[in-house]
Amino acid sequence: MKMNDRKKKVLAAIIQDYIQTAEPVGSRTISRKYKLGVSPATIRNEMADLEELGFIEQPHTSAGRVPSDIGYRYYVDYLMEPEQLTPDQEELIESSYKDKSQEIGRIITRTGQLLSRMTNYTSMVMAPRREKTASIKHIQLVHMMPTQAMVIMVLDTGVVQHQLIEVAENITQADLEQVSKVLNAKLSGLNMERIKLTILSEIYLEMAKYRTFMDVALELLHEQQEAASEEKIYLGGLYNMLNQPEFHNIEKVKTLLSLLEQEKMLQEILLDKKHDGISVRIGVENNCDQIKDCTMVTATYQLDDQVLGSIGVLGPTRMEYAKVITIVDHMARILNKVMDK
Amino acid sequence: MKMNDRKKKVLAAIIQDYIQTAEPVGSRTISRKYKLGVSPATIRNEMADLEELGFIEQPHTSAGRVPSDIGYRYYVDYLMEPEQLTPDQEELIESSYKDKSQEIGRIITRTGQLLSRMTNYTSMVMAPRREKTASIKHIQLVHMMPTQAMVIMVLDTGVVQHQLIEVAENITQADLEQVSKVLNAKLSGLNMERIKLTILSEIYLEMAKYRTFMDVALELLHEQQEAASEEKIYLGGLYNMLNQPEFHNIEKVKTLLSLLEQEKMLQEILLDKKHDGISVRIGVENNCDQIKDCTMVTATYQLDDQVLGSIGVLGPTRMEYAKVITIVDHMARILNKVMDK
DNA sequence: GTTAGCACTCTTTTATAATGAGTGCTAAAC
DNA sequence: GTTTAGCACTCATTATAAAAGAGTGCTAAC
Repeated sequence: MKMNDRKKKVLAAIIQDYIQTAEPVGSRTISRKYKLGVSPATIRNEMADLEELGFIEQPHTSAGRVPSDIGYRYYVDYLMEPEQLTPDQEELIESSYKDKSQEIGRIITRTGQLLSRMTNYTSMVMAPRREKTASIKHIQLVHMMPTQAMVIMVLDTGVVQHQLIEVAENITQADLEQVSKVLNAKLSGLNMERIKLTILSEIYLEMAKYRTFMDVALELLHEQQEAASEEKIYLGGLYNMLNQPEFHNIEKVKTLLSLLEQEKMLQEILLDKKHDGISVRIGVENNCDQIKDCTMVTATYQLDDQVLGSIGVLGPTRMEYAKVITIVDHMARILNKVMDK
Repeated sequence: MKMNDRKKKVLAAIIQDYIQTAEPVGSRTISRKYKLGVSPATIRNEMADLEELGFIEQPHTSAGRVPSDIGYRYYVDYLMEPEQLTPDQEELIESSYKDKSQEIGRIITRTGQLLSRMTNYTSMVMAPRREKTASIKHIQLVHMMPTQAMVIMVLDTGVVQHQLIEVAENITQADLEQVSKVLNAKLSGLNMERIKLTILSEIYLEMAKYRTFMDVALELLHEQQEAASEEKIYLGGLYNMLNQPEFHNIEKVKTLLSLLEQEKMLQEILLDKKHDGISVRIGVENNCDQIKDCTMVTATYQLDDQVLGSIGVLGPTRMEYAKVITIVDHMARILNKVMDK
């Protein structure tokens, strides 16, 4: 059996109607609301075919049809008409980034808020991950208390990391300045890999006096590096999800929440994609049981061809695909632009 | 009417039973499970009195009794027996802080996780707020790209703030080092208030050359200061709440979530307290409609008598008070200790 | 190929009765 | 005077049955 033009129209109608109403849609509704110029009986025949093709299914004998994951997939790939952002939306976005703090955390938060507000689904935004290729721009040691100092490390990506460390009691700020100077001279411009392998011994030689201290500092820098690879993920608009009829069932909400509270899982999901650019994973296409009746629309943002992180929207499979895809795509572009600065 | 000994015992029994079962508790249950040595009829009489006193109420004529907010209050104030931490719990806490990163963000996260895990309710932990009295320990400017530099500010509280700023194209790292040096000399040890008022002009004189640049930098520092007063709040264990029977109703979950997604509100609630130390706000005692059938147990943590922030647990009014209060109290003490270092 | 007509299926709604937990009151027992 | 057994009463919950409604699939006619 092949998809003819009318089948496509019927499938599109079913999906659009179901997206709107969340109710199984019957032949009569199609024939009345979507002027295909044929009677319910004809629609019924087409529906039977579409069901055989796996695009729609029946919850029970006497109910209308509901799109299957495969049906949505077909819709997204072939039927859906891309949507333009409305002027209102354009403006909302514009005003959200104009004249505001450029601090990375805030940009992430704001992006997440916008995503969930505009789509009415849950948004996930991953903060830029520092790759191992990130290199050190500046290192600074600051004396805090008799036995404590702070190591501050600025990376070329604009990320700033810091860590308190214990130091010997007799160390002064002047000492630390000295160490800072040496570290900067030796390390700045290098990435973590290189530091680990080649530079350490060199520093040791030159810095015999501070050797123990250096040990601690470097180890911590490394640990920090490790730790920071657990990217923070901003989650927003959970509330929106509860307004979706599919989540009126507490069990659903529970399985969803149990997932969203595990940041590690989220990361995997958010990064589980083959290509750059936009990705739509419908229902079981997510390799994750807990969201097997959700759709995730994700996109990556990058700097100089290096993927920094990704943003996404999570909603029921019954999602306003055209709208959401447009929005996610647009927001990812914006992040690209912002990162470029 | 006065509370005699038996009334107290009956009230305690009702509350304990209700906390366990979440079902209205009847006279027979009390008489059987809690060996008060009297018949159901007698209990009924006492219950009628307790109801008149406002400590318990009846959902409907033929149901058992349910504690009122006032009843819980009486229980917490007079009846409840404080609980000890179990060795298991002690150990769990111990191992969570031992040998782990001392970075402030992680401590906050970990504390939140512990709180929700141990109590099975939702936890809220506020990161230390920098008060206006926080003073500058160190300022560092780092050149990033042709027209950008990063301002890094270390406060004596251990907080590190940073911000990218635009600079003139001809400025070099050497210039920035110079500026850093001056800024450090002038500003370190001072708090924001003092800087604002008296020091600026002084700097201007000395730094004529970099004046425009300084303008930007200082303004941003100040903006940063403002912005940072929106404390981050760690929220955890939302999932736990859905296991509580009172949240099997989606509407309840919605009102709760709508609150929890507004960080500003959370801050107010978390800080709305008269005294230091532990605070228990039961039901309507929270000045917040959205959690009028929840109880919040909060405590502050401080450094040198200055309140840095607060931690809390949010659950249904039917909360395991003895346990939760012990845990919150203990965790606050731990944070105090950690901050002291 | 299309469609009107109709019997059939299965969920949802509505109505009605049965069950049961728990109370308040009264009068007797302690 | 306090306690308790006994009992009628209330009201939510559960069970049962019937009715309504939505939608289909099939057949036969157009």
